[in-house]
Amino acid sequence: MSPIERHKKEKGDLRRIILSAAREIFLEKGFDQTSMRTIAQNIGYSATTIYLYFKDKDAILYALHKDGFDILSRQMEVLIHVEDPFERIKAMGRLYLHFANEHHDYYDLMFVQKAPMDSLNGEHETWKEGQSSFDALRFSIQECMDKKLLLFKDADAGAYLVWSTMHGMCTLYDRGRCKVLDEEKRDLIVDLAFNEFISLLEAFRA
Amino acid sequence: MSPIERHKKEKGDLRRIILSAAREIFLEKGFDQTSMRTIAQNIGYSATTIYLYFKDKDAILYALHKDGFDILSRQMEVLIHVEDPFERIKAMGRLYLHFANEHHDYYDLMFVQKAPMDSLNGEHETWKEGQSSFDALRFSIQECMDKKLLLFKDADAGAYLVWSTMHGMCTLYDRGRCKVLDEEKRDLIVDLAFNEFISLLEAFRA
DNA sequence: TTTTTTATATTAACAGTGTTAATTAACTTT
DNA sequence: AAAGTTAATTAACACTGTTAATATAAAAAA
Repeated sequence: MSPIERHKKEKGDLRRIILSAAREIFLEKGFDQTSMRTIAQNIGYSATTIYLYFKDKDAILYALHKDGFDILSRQMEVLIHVEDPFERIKAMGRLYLHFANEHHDYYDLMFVQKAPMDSLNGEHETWKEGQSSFDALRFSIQECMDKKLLLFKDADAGAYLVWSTMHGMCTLYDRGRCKVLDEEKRDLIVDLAFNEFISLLEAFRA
Repeated sequence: MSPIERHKKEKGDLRRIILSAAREIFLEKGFDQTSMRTIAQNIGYSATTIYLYFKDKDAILYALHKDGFDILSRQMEVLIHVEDPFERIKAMGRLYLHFANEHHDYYDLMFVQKAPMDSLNGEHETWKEGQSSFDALRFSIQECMDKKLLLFKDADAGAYLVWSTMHGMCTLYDRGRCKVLDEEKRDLIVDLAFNEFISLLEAFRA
């Protein structure tokens, strides 16, 4: 299919075409190896055309990072049916770890890379994708606090703490810092540590 | 001072000269903005000369990441005088957070960036800098376990958990994910969350 | 229908990146 | 003095994100 045919056929929403191509390459070759030129070549356009639809590369990354949140949110949604807030938090944690392990390029964009965040640095811009995820966590933390299942003093701090722990486990592992552990222990350390964390939380009640 | 004079004067250990120049620029302009050419220009050599002393850029980053561990280790050393292992862990945690905040470019190299790790991927190469830091943490964790101050089942998992929590707090903050919090709370969230974590650990004893 | 305007896409170019190969300059050894 | 060795250099490759100027197509106005 020649570029011209392509244009005719899929005209109308080049922005989306760029995004889906970017996503495809991004997921296959990783974030660093995805250049503007490779994206452009893949959809039969020149590299500079992309700049008519996105301010810069960061803007694409920001748009893609939303995809990650879509996946994560959809997975998290089903957990509202878990009535016990503590069990819900446990499930959220496990799901978070699983997501990070499954979609670790998206995870990188969502929670590690600076680039997507820079794209919303219009001072008053808020990070609504991350916000709603965090709010969901904080809500469950607050519910645990109300029911004396967790003795946090501050719901924000508690939620941030739980999030940090999950995030830390994911990233230390992903960035190869597990080298400090015996080789046979490395692959299950996240599970082991998660279980220890749950034990820790379970001991933190009135 | 002309390049020639410079050569005469500091001859003998160009490797070290490269490193100290790299460190200087690195700490000033950050890791991403430090290119081979800027390092070279700074010491009056051509960029390719660096490749006579370092395999590639990652090798420089690996060498620099050691500096970070030197600083951190030296600071941690004094804590062996804290006799109560639980208090020692608390102090280690605080110090870790402080270090990450103070030297956050080094921290990036030590615990976030993939580059330095890739440089020791000669299969059987071990990460001795990180190892000894982790061992120190695990030792104190084990001591707490022995004294029933912490009910972890596995010292490695416990140490990894504590480390992860600290690391997670640092990196989420550093990478701008604090945007989910009220503006006035953002700057003290690490302290708040750390205190919650200590409370959590304190409740985890026999 | 022809001309003008507008939107879209392209080429050329800039200023950079890490890195390799070939080459020159300097110092040792024979 | 000639040959060999080491150290540093220049030139070049194949990239990167991005901007300005240019061409092409479609739509609107004449």
